[in-house]
Amino acid sequence: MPPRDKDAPIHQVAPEATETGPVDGLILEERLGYALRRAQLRVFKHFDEVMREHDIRPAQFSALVIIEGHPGVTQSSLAQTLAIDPPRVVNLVNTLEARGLALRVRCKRDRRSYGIFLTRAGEALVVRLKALSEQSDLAATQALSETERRQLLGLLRRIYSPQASDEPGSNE
Amino acid sequence: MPPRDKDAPIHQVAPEATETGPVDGLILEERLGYALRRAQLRVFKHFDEVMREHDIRPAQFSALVIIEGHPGVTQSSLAQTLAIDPPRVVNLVNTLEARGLALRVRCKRDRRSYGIFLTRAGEALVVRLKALSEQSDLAATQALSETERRQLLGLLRRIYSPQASDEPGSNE
DNA sequence: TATTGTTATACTCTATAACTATA
DNA sequence: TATAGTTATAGAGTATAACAATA
Repeated sequence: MPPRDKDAPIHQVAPEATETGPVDGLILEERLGYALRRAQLRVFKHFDEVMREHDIRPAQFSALVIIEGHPGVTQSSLAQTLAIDPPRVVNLVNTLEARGLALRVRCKRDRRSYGIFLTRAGEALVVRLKALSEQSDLAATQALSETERRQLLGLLRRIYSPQASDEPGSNE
Repeated sequence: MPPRDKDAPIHQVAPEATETGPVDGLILEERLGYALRRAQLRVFKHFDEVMREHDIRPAQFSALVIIEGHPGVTQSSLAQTLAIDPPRVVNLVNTLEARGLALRVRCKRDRRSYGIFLTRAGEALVVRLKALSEQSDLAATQALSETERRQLLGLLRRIYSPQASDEPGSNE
């Protein structure tokens, strides 16, 4: 396409490279989405490092914890809880089942659905993973005090579930 | 590998589906990574809605704001600032250039690199986008007061740039 | 007819290696 | 040889439509 009139550069500044190293993003750092993404990348990096030896991804960890807390949970229930789509749950459970960590049991009442259970290996692993993930959280938030960490969790929770923000035990 | 002994299900609970609706993830909600991801999804959803009419993605917005604040910034500098890889910057700038929002100017001193500048159209758009993104942030954090919002930004900043957490002008 | 799970597909995001042109 | 940018490619993650079995 031919260049248009509006494509002309702004010559208030000499048309020359001015910055060769990292620059500041002060205006950007006032944006919540930017700050959330950067913080999440940092926390997930720690998580990945800690989970590498077990080859566990964030979604797999979440699924294992949910299944542990709710033995016999159905796939559609998992999908709703993890806020992911049914096809992803299929793949997720396939992986866990192939690795001998979880298994599907046909539901007798409603033979369309399965109950998902942890195997003994899955039970043992999730205990270890929970400890590791706690470690990873602490490592990623070394700069924060325990009070600030809980403050942060509370604020985040009020963003992603605005209506359920007054949970018991969260006023310290 | 052949199925192992540990693959056997745990029969402390009847092997039957138990949960058909969404379940709670209380243990999960204590995890920072989980809370960050859920909050980010929520905030990005608002961002997408607000930016849809301009067809602007988060990374494009960030790039436009950085270029506006640093006319003539190089691509490698952009990559460092946005914490993304050089190949992504190429694609990013290609898109912005194709849409007539930014353009590359060959650097005379070092003819390997470009300075990136906004066009007049880009200048006009970024002003509008900054206002929209502020709107979107407010909509996504209706549950928070202005004080809490700034508190959250401060905590997030201390996670993703732990050493630069004592910036000027952040004590109000 | 509606729902659970599944398959297939595609599109975005992200990371890596290898190339070019300059230095 | 080192660096800035580019190309090609592949792997995740995510979303949608369409299908099978069951209700």
